[in-house]
Amino acid sequence: MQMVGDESRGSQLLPVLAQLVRFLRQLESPDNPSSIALSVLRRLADAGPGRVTDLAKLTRASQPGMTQLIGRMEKSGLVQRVPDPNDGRGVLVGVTQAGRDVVARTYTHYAQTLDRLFDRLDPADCETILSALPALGRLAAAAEKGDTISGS
Amino acid sequence: MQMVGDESRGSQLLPVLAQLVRFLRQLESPDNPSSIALSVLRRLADAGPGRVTDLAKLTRASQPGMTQLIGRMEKSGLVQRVPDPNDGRGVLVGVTQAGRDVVARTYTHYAQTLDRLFDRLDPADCETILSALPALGRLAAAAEKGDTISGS
DNA sequence: TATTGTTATACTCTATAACTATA
DNA sequence: TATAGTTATAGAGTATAACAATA
Repeated sequence: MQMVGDESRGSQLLPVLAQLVRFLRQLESPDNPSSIALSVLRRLADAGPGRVTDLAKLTRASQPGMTQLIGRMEKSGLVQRVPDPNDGRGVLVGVTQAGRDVVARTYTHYAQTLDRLFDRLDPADCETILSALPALGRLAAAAEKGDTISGS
Repeated sequence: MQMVGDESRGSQLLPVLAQLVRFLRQLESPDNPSSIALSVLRRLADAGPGRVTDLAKLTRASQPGMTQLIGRMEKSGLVQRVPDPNDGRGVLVGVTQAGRDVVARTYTHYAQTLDRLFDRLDPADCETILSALPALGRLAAAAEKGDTISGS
């Protein structure tokens, strides 16, 4: 079970995943937020205001990069910066209603697009995919946690 | 079966897919080629030399964008430009051995990373995912073909 | 001294518009 | 005139290094 050639599990999953990634990437177009921006907005909407450093860590972006992203998003009215009352050095970034709207709208758009794909698929395939989702979810969770990259 | 809320198939697939996308995106780091560059190299390696316009269409990039990508890749020695003997306006872009090496190396790296994920997963989940791959592949193929975006 | 956040600067990638050369 | 490709220019996004303010 140590093979790495064309038979390994990773080799089998890779092309499928790559194709899906390419598809999702297309959706990140004009006025849609970037995937990192969306991650940040969702985090803020779900867990409340957060610090720049935490948001940077969450998305594996650099701290200056996060500052700039927050700056752009603030200019667009998606988030707001408020001084942290407990720590004079920090700021708390919070999502605005406009930001929440963007998350909802984007999420709906993506989901609908995927729905349309399912509509065109063999019902048996749909069934197979849906029943594999929990397992795929755990694979994805392992990917997010494990840090296979820096952990080498 | 027309729901779009939190129950629709797309809504269920989306978060899992998003997480996997984020994971794969991390892999696209320092010296690794971008996903578009990789697509181009694979296409050239698989189907032989191609025109700039065709490569742009394939990857849904703009023509100037493809010109620039080809330029960067040519500078790096991954591809070569040759005038099209049949059409004085066109050029044929071909992959070099170095380009083929990059594809192989990148592919192996990604596959190994996925393999490591599988190693950490419950065997039953592995089994489930692998048996769902054909269906997922057809979903991905539908995504690539259908053009749900411009087709709206 | 360490930490939080920002500014300065530079580089990659991509896009639209305008241009050149061939068909 | 239409098409293939390039150049010009601009903008988003990201990174590292240097800095300011607070702890």
